[in-house]
Amino acid sequence: MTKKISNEKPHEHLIKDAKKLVQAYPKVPLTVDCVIFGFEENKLKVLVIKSDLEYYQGHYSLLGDIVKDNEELDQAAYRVLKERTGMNDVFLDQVRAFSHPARHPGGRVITVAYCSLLNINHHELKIHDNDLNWHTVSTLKDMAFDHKEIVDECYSWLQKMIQEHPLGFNLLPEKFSLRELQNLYEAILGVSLDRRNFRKKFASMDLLVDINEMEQDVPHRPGKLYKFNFEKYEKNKRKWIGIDF
Amino acid sequence: MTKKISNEKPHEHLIKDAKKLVQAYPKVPLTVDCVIFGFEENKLKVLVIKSDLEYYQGHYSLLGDIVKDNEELDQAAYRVLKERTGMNDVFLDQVRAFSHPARHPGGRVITVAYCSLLNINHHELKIHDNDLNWHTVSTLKDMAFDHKEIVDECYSWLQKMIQEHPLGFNLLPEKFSLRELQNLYEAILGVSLDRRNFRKKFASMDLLVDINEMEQDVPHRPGKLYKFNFEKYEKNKRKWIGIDF
DNA sequence: GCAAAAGTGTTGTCCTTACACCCATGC
DNA sequence: GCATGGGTGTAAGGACAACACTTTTGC
Repeated sequence: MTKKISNEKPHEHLIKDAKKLVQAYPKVPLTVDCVIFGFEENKLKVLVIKSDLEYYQGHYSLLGDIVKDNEELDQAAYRVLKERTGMNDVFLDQVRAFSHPARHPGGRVITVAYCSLLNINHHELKIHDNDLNWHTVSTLKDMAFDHKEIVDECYSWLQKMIQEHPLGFNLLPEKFSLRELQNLYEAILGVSLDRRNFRKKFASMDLLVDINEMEQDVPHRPGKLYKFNFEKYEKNKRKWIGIDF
Repeated sequence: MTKKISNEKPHEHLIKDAKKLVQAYPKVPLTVDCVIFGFEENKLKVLVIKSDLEYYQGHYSLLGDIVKDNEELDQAAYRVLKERTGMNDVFLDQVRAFSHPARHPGGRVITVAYCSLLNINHHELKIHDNDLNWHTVSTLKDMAFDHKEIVDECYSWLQKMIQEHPLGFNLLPEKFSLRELQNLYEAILGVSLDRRNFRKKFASMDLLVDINEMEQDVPHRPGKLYKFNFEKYEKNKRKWIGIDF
């Protein structure tokens, strides 16, 4: 756009044929890659699949796909998520584009990374081909392409995000105990938090609904279960300041 | 990537020819657009240029260009910045990609927005063709393409960014008074701040160097001039928590 | 009764906010 | 001397961090 700056008078050679202009543009293959975080066994996990490129045989890669003609990037990311996990209508956010010319062994491919959080137990993986599985984030290595870099960046993004917005709830079951919530924050942020202060913090935010149920089948005193008050959060989103620890 | 999930045994049809695979991918034209913010007359401004598309005759657009073959997105953005302002080695950050299929009248073009802050007086615009000029952000309208949306998003990004990192300094001359600094923050955040508290805040951050000079030619008591301590900031970047008002 | 985690309050410290007066300079 | 902004301190309130004991349940 506005590509050539003339050194003559302005408005003398406006481009009339926008289509022709665009057709002359160089084109690049474009993909989306989804970094889908989950939480299980007190560990942050990410959905990975064995690469189907011989070049990366045995290495894990992210779930990704080509962006189709006339498909929005967001759409493409939602499509990948739906196709691979059966889930729609979840949180999904663009993180950034990765464009290193040599990031794909088959030639230049630019990818846009998307981040998503979901509850592992809420959706069983239907397809296990290519070893699709939840991999602990902290032990990931040797990924295909630049996918490790993408995961790292998305992880940083997630750490920042859950302190500014209560997105962590997307990783938990509908009903959860305060301990589960705290475990989640501790695992993602890599810190340990004072239990009493943690509970006070969330109590004062007034985003938890006490549903008058207790944990079942735990080998210790059961805790109360809560739901997240999505409605209230949506209402006050604009005024939202953040969660500090 | 990892496009097709087979429903047969894994590892049976790994893709051998990565190049062929990529060549079969659909391709899209890709551009970068730079949202270059400046600060002048106590107003936040953005660098715009008249669109050279007849379709958008008279409308302003951002500075943008095609991403060249084998050019990284960051590189492309730096190139645009250099070509249009003569400036290199300034702060520049990717904000996000915009991909609406109808965002360009000539067909599908995906663009990646970059944000940059620079000191208006430090670099005179060398080329004034197509009415290249600094436009007050608050009075922008009727921009070409989806550029208004891009500017809006970058403005939000900037508001957030200058509260987390002392990037505002990039908008000021090397030497500046505390009042100038405060004006900058007030203009960008759209709030008014208590002068004493503002000064205390920055004093406690210890990022300003008193250079023992005073303002000249001001119609009132001159204030002290400061420089920003870039070195110190870079050192402590990792521990950086933020600037809250 | 023992292990394991749930649940609960107080205090000190620090940070943030609100607020008013005198000072230096240009005109 | 008057207008304009520069420069400074303090007190109150709110948020955060540190900290220990009792309760409930499963085994």
